[in-house]
Amino acid sequence: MARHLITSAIPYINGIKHLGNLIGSQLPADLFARYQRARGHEVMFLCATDEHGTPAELAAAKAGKPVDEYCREMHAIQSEIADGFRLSFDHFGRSSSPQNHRLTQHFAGRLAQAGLIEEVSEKQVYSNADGRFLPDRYIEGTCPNCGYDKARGDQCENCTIQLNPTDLINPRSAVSGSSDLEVRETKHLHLRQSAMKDKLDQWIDSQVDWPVLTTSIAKKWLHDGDGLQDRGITRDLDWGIPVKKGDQDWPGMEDKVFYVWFDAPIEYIACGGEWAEAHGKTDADWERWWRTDKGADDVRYTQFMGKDNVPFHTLSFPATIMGSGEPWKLVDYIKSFNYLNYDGGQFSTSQGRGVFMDQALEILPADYWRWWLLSHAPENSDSEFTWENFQASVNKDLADVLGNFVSRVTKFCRSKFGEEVPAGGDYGPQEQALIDDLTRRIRAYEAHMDAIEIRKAAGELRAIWVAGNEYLQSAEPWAKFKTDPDAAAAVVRLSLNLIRLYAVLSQPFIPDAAATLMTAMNTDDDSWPDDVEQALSALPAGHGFAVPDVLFRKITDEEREDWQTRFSGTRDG
RNA sequence: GGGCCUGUAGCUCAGUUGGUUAGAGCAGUCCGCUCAUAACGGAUUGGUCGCAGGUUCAAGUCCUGCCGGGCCUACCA
Repeated sequence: MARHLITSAIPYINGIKHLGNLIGSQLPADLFARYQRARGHEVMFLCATDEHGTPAELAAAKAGKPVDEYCREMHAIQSEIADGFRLSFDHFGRSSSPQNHRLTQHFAGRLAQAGLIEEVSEKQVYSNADGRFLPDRYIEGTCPNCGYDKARGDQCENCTIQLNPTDLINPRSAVSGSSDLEVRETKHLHLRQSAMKDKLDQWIDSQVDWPVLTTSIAKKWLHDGDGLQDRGITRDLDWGIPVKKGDQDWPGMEDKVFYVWFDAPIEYIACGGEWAEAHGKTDADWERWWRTDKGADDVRYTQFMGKDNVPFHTLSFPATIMGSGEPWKLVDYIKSFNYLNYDGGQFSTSQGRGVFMDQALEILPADYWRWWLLSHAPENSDSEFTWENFQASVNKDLADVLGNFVSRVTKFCRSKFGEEVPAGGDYGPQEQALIDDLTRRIRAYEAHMDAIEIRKAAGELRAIWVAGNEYLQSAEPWAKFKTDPDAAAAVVRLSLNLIRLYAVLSQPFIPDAAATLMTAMNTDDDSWPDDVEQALSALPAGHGFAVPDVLFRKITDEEREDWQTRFSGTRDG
C-alpha cells in the first residue's frame, strides 16, 4: 500500500471562486485523491484558504467587518461550497491558523540561522489617507509612456510597460483615490533565493517527468536575466503572521507580518497539524506525512495548481524547505494547469465574468460540472467553456451513454425477472470478449490515472461505459428472452454487475452518481476490479436491487439559452 | 522587448524516440434494434496536419522564416 500526500493550491479567501479556479487545482486534486483511495492506498488530501494580504484587508473593510471575522465567514462559505462539489479534503484548513503562525515563524527562524535571510531597507509608498503602505499595483496614475490615466504602479495595462509607482504622473491610492501619498523608508526581510539557485536548478533538472508547463516556468525564473532573485517575505500590514524568529522577537521587525506567499505554502504543512487537532490525533500522526525522519520517507507528494502558482511551488517553497536544513517532505510531482476560458473570454473574479462555484451548484448537481470540467481539463493548453459544448457533452456522456445504460438494464430486468439478479444460463464467448475488452480498458484507465492524464482517463472511462451498450446490443437479451429465458438471464446478470463495476470505476469523477448506483445495486462492495471476471460476479443470483431514478436528466435547449443569457453579463454584487 | 506554450476533420481534441492509405468523440448522412432518459449499435461523409522554404530514402513529427492564438515577465495572490 502506497502513501499519497496530495495538496491543492489554496484558494484566496477573497470571495467565491469560479469554475476556472476549480478545475485549475482543487478538482483534479480531488480526482487523484479519490482514485488513490479507491485503489486501496493511504491518502492525506489537504487544502485550505489563503487568508492574508492586502486584498483580504480591503475586502473586509468593504464588507464593514473586522478582517478576522470576514475570513472566518468566508472560510465557512468556501468550505460549504467545497462540500457541495464533493471535494474530499481530509482537512480544509486556514492559513491564519495558530499552527501556521508557529510553523511560519519557525521556518523564518531556521532560515535566519542558516544565513538565508537578509534585512533590506527599501522605499515604499505610504498613503496617509488610508493609513497604510500600498502595494505597487494599488497605486494608480497616468502612464508616463502612453498617457493612459489608469496605469497601475507595477505596470501600465494599456501599453504593458513596466513601471515603478514613482514613475506615475499624478499618483493616487487605488483604495481611496487620495493623492496624499509619500515615499517612506521601511525595512523588510528578503529570502536569499539567489544563494540557493544552483541547488534548486539541479533539483528541477532531476525532475524529468514533470509537465513541460511546470519545468519551463521554473527554468525561466532560474535563468532569466540575472537569474533567480531574492524575494521580500515581509509586509507592512496589520493582518498576517507577525514577524518572529521562531518564538523570539525580531528586533526592528515589530508591527510587520510575513508576506502571504511565504506563509501560504507553509500552510500545506500546518494544515496537517490542524487535521490532527480536529481529529484528536497526535503530532506524530501528521508528522509521519511531512517529516522524512518521522515516517514520511515512503510518502509520494503530489501538488496541483494553476500555472500562475508554479514559481512559488517550484522555487520559493522548496527554497524555504531546503534552506531550513530540516527533513521536511519535498514535493515529488507538480501537476500544473493552463486556464479555462469562458465563452470567448476569460473567467474573471474581479469583473464577475463566468460561472462561479455557488451559482453552478444552484443550477445543476456537482457531478455534471465535475464530469465536464475534468474531461476538458486544460492540461496542454488553455481550454474553453461554452454552454453548447457543456450541454452536448453532459447529455451524451452522462445521460445517454451511462445513465441510459443503467435504465435499460434495470428496467428490463424488473419487467422480465423482477428486482433481483436472475439465475440461470452460462457465460459464453461474447461475455469472455467483453471481459477481455474491459480488462484492457481498465488497465489503460489505471495507467492514465496514475500518470494524472485526466482527459485521457475520462476518455477511457467513457469507452468503458460504451462497451456495456455495445455488449447489450449484440447480446440482445430482449430477443433471447423469447426463445431462451436462461440465456437472457445470464446477459442481465452480467449487465447488472456491470453497473456496480461502473460505479466503482466512475466514483472519482462522479461520486454522487456512483453512490446512487451502489445504493440501487444494494451493495457496499466497492473493491477495485483487479480481476474483471471476478468483479463481474460480485452480485450473485438472487441478490436484490432497486431500479434507480433517472441518473442524469438532460439539459434542455431552453435551459441552455436561459443560462447563456443569465451568465453573459457580470455577476450581481 | 524577452521567454514559453499553441495552430491537425464543422466543433472539442489524440497523434510516443520522424516510418505504410493521419485517428477518436460530437455534429451530419445511411442502416439496424426496440430493453431504455426519442435512448443504443453498425456503417459512412469530411482534413494539401497555419503558410513558405530546408534536412532526409521518408516530415503532422526535426531545422529556419513568416502569420495567428495564449500565457508569464518577479510588490495581486
